[in-house]
Amino acid sequence: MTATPTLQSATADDCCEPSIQPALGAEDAKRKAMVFKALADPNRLRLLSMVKAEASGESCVCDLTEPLGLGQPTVSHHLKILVDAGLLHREKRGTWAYYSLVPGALDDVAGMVAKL
Amino acid sequence: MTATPTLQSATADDCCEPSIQPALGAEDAKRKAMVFKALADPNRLRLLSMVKAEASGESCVCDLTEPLGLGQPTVSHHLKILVDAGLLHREKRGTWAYYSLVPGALDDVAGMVAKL
DNA sequence: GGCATACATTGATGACCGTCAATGTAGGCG
DNA sequence: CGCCTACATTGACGGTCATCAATGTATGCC
Repeated sequence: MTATPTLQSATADDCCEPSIQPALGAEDAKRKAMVFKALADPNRLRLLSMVKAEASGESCVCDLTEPLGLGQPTVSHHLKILVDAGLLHREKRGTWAYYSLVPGALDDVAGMVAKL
Repeated sequence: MTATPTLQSATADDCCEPSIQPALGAEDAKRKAMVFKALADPNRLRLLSMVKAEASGESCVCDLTEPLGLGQPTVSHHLKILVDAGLLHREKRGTWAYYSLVPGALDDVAGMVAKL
């Protein structure tokens, strides 16, 4: 509920700078820092990695809790942060909640880093 | 002085996985999270951007202080974090300290994100 | 309906972070 | 030598974060 970083929409006001960027506005910086903040925790990185490594492409919370050695509320909290950052997708089926990688989200972040 | 994330050496024990990664160890996650934590601040992102945008490839602290609207000690503090993360290089010439991008560091981080 | 399961939310607590004022250090210059 | 400049370091303060215990919500099953 905090405006959702939108991630893949880039800036939308400047669209095709060739290679040279003038600098980085305060607002752009704030929005991009939000994504990096979501990645700035070891357990969240492991969560992303575990979801990505799953053959089915999705994982439920119960499968993610014990490998991390964290409580269930803490895992739910981290997953929510990753969803809010636009990196994970949440789908509830029955009693379970399945989390999956948002397609292309990691590549978008990678491009964000390289072009800064 | 905190072990220096080393960044560009990848993992050094696995070198050329094609595409599938098993998961992410607790230690790997901690080390990578350290780099993202350095990027998880708007002012540090702007600092990186400003250093990168400089035609000479380097900037001194005095040039970076006022565009950010931050005090000089704060800017020095942020620059130190970026240096410790392996993203910036510091070279002292005379009274001035010149900061420049570590070559390939951002690309390494980008690869880190894409391959997670 | 009643109970068990899977997950989210709340509240509290201890740790960490960003910022600044004050001070320290070191090089340049008269 | 003495002073100024550029930068780093220290200490303190307010805010944010990660974690857990307890509780709430909703679905499935008997």
